[in-house]
Amino acid sequence: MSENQFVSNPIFYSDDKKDILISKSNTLIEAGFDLTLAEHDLMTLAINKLHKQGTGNHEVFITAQEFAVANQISESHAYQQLKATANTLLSRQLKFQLYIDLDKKQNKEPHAVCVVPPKHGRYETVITEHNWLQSVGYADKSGFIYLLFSDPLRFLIDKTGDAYTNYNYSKTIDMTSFNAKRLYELICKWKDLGKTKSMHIDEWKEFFGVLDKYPKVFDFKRRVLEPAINVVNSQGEFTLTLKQEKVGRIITHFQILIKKNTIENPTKCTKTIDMFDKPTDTFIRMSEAQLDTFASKLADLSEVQAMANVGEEMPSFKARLRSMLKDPEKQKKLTPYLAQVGFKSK
DNA sequence: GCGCTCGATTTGGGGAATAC
DNA sequence: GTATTCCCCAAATCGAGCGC
Repeated sequence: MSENQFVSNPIFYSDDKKDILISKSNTLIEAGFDLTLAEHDLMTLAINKLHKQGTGNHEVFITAQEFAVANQISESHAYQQLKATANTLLSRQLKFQLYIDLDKKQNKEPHAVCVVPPKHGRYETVITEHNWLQSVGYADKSGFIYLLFSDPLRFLIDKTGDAYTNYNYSKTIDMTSFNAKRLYELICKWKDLGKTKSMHIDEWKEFFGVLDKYPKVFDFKRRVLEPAINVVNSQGEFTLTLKQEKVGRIITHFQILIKKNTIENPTKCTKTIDMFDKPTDTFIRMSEAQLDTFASKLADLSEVQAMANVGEEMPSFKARLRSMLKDPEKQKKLTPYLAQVGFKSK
């Protein structure tokens, strides 16, 4: 879309579109970065708009009017925020993990870099750091911001179809802290499992972009984790409980337990989808050989590895997955991942 | 849009209490 | 005695609204 085309038809978010369904790559959801609230809102809306435009390029125009409507703030404040954000966004960075498919790399095939682990399990992980944007501009006269995403961000946005999280943007507009919004996105990703994966304190700090802050664990907990949890709890959709793991007296890991408070409307709900989406209430009876095969394959899947207990060895984890697959109730937790490891139900 | 103001939130520091 | 947790306070920063 050219600037002239945009100016002639600028309104994307309007008062009659209350629901803004956001779809973000899980890699982006779990990436480490630190933005202001306005910057995070703007990037979220820009990614959403990019998907909706479907023009194939990676530039977005957002007017102050749209930003005001989407966030339910005054237009004058939206002008201020867009202008201020235009000055800071170019220097903002994010860090995320990618997977190198070793088979493709060895055979010099294209697309060796992916956002989810290859199913065959032969991959290397690499932590990458990038700028969010390649260029940004603010049009004072017309009151809109222009964003051109960097190549790595284009990659993440294009690869959203592999593993992604959906939620309704309108449910986050009352959240007044960046940390709360980020936590809400993470909770939307993990809500079907009823808990996040257990993460080391440094992983949590990285997630919130505060790795070099809060030398005291307690300060990180009280100033980042607990306030964010309180905001998400007060929003009403989830009840979150913080679980901490200690070695002796030292807190090493945090995990958040998630309880859904409402039955969601499937047309409006936030929803996490990894690779595929299937009903999970039908028990699949497997042969002994299938149990062995798929317990082993599931154990290699990063999303399933989040279910492992701290310090749990792989053989024990596989055995536990095998027994879960035999249990009609426990199998439901694994059903969403079975197709990912090649299981086809009859 | 700009400048100003106000309230809320975030952040850092210090010290007391507690656990080992 | 040392490390960690907890509480309190003040300063800095951010979000939002108002008048022009």
